[in-house]
Amino acid sequence: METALAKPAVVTRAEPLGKREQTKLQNRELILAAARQVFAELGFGATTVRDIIRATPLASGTFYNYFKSKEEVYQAIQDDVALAIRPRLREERIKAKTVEEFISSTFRTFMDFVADDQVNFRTIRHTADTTRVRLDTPEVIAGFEELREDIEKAINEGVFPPIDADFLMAAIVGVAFEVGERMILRERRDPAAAATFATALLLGGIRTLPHVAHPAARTGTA
Amino acid sequence: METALAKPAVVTRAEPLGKREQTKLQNRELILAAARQVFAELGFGATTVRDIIRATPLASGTFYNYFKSKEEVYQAIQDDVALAIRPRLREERIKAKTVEEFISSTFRTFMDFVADDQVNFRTIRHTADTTRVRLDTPEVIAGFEELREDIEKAINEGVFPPIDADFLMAAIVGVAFEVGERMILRERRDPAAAATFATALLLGGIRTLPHVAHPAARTGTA
DNA sequence: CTCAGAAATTGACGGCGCGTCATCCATCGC
DNA sequence: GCGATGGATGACGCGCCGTCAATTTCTGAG
Repeated sequence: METALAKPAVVTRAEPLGKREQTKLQNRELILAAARQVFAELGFGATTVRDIIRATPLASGTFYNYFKSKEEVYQAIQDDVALAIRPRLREERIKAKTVEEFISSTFRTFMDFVADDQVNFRTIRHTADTTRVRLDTPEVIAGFEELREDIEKAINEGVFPPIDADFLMAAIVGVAFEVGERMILRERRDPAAAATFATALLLGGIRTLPHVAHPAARTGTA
Repeated sequence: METALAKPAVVTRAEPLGKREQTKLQNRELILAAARQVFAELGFGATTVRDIIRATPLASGTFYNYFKSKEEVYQAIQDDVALAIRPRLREERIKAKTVEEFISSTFRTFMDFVADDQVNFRTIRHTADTTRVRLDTPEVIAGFEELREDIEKAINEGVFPPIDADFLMAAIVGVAFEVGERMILRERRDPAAAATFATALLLGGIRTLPHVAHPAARTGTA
């Protein structure tokens, strides 16, 4: 708790932030840090807003100045993660000149990320004792859409054969998350091996996939 | 709801069930039916035990004679589904003589199931407005393990090349769920098309997948 | 420096969902 | 019939929920 924010250096210097703004920032971080802690310990389902508040020096009313519910806190945490990885993924995909580069860079980046982010990845999937949970927030879903757009673009540029971009996106997402999860469950975490597996699996398939009539596939738009 | 169990013949006649046992059965079904209804309407997260009780003619205490929590109710519902589909899947896979048969029958059965089960499949994934949820109960997870065992068996019998069974299982599961979800989101639900896509995607890949050193892959056992 | 107004924090409060348990009733075995 | 027993009932105490009037803290004008 008291270890909350180390940040003397955070603001480095030359920050014309009023005391008020500063406290607001700090309180928000206080809450997020407490929430990460509590979610990790109890799982999302079992956590109550009061649990988070208690892990904080703040009063209950203050919490509600920052977030409406535990869902909103969770979303803020996940969105941070999603916003951190999305640009990396996108960058890799954009410079991909071949299907192979596109797919393998996506999986490599994702698996590396999962491997050293486990905190977040495990924390929240590992909920109740026996039941597995996966929650996708809007920002994460936006990442999926971004992938689909990139696939469509790649198809239009002739990098990909004209296949069903929507389904392919879904398949990549499914493989990434499921294989990623198995990967971190093993004693020897090996993101490179997981990425290699996923890449090889999908690459071979994409080549033999039935081509769709019209490239710019209207698929999921509706 | 009332369609719960296909076998209407169950109670028909010649049932030496005491009044007591009969009411117990009926109450359990009452609760499960109410829960399906309420989960569909509010989503899992927003549903309270009281909501389920209110959708029932029973008193609150009675609920707790049957289930400990909404999680347990949910699990019972999901397990019914899992137990309905697992034997079908397993049967198909066991008679598969080739990789192609193995994979395609798995996806076909799964997609058909998803397409006309939507009730259950959508109901629970579609939770809060913006946030997507996926909950896997123990019975569902056991289905995953079963798939892995079947893959290992197929490898030992030479039907499959010696690849990483654990990862392949994860990949199949991921593709099945994600593509399945996209499929039911489309206006024209087409389970056959979804199954064909998934099959083609994985089949091509499996052929080119790097072979693992030792067939009986120790992979996930630990 | 002072002070009035704005902004943000506080914690007590009414409302409600939780799981329990003493009580009651319907069924069962005789 | 008649006690005994398994199960249904719903009121209860507890804790979490989100709110809001009172209070403290900060800001900027004079």
